Amino acid sequence: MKKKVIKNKLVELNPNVSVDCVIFGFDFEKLNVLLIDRGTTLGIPLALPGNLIYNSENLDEAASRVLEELAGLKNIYLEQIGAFGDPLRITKITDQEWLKAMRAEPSARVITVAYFSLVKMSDYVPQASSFAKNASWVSVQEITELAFDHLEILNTAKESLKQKIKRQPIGFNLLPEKFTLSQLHRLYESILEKPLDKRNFRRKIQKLDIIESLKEKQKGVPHKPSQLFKFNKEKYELLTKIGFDNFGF
Amino acid sequence: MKKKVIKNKLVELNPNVSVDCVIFGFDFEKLNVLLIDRGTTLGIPLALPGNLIYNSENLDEAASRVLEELAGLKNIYLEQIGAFGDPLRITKITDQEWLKAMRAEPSARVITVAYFSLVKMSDYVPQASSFAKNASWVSVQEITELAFDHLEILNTAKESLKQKIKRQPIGFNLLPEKFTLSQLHRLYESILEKPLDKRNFRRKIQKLDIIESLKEKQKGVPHKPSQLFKFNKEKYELLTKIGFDNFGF
DNA sequence: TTTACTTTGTGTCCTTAATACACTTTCAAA
DNA sequence: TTTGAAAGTGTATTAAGGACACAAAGTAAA
Repeated sequence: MKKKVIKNKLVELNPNVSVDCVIFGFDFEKLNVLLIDRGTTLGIPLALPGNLIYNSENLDEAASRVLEELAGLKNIYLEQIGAFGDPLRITKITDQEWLKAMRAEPSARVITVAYFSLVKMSDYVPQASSFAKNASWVSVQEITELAFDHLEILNTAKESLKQKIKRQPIGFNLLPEKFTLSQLHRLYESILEKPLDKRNFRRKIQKLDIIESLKEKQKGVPHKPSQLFKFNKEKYELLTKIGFDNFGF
Repeated sequence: MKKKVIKNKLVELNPNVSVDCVIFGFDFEKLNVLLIDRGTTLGIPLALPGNLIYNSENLDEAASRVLEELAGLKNIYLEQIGAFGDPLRITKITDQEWLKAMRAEPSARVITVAYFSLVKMSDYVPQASSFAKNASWVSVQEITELAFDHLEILNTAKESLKQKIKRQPIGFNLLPEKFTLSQLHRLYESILEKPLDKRNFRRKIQKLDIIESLKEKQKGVPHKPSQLFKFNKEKYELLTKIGFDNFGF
């Protein structure tokens, strides 16, 4: 079993359990996912960032660590979407070769615990990052193949996000502090993968009473400038305590 | 690593991954969960049925196997609710002792994948079963302590069931073929842990158009006999294809 | 056989939420 | 000054949710 010393503490990798993260980002047009390019040669499918867990950490901690190690992201919205572990999930030859190169026990049966996370895309610009230069944002719609069973995980993550956004305003994690209603509107349409009526959308969001308009407008746009808004965390937390089920989309 | 031969095939237990099942049953009054009594002496907390997985099976198969081995239940509604794996979850002394007695590697870090399942209580009568004589139904409301982190798992399962029943009529798995609207009504109230108006409940259920009234009534009851109904699977599956989100409770 | 008891089964009104839909305003750039 | 492009706004209709009370049908006991 591979051992490693971190901060003067002996920690042990668990060869049977990994975490994988579906990291969503929104570029004001569409949803994107941060993927890892594992190879130099062409045609090797991209992979979700992930790794084996240490025996000393819990699953959420492992996911946070992976987020930080592979993308330099800290304090990010994270949500478990479930465990995946078909013993036959390692069928692609490129995946087997990659495991041989990377893992101490490449043939071990691994089950993976999947998470999705939501980040502001501006927080992670791959080119400028010193971490994982081999990571990049890919439009969700364009993904047709991934390593291992990562496509299945991605699809589960998308579905999970769809359900979750109907009940909690977690979408704000994908937007900068200041945003316009149109951006929020496009975000919801991207996640739910269906058009939403502009006026009805605005009415619903405003009724929730969790955004505040700033005394500030967009500048330099070649059209009517939009009012800027910010998310009101206090009102949201109050709402959450009372309990709300129906976000109504 | 413990090895075992089943059907002429060498299979290997994975010391790091287990499955645990929250098996729900409904006695026409309240929700119950099937729990395992692990000890002869008093005061040892009950546990969810569960066990380590074999490397040759996937997670759903492992859960089905546990259901069959520990309760003799086959072809049961099963749904994964997530992975649990705090390294500190084995803190109770009774749990540590039990592991020493039961496991080849009692101190291994184990993460467990939890499932909930729905069964007709009549399908499993603990006293009459040759399996697991130490299993019994316990009212969900009365459970205040469980082994390991099983209480946390139970609470997650309850929440998961609450959410799920709002979107899909999975409750029918808890009822016999023929049932009355009052029984269905009490089932929903038990799961959602809140009273539902009788007339509004009936209206909603009837509008869904997934139950059919049988030409048969309750007999021998000391009050007005109730109409019996059955679930219409075809209509449900049609509905599911079209996609329905809102079960409206 | 009458009465008491228990649960079933039913309809309406009111309020709230969902949906469909089109034109004017404001800015930058040409 | 004109053009292009997105922002911002209101109403009417339909569907769903929630509150509410009493007669009917059976058994059991007097």
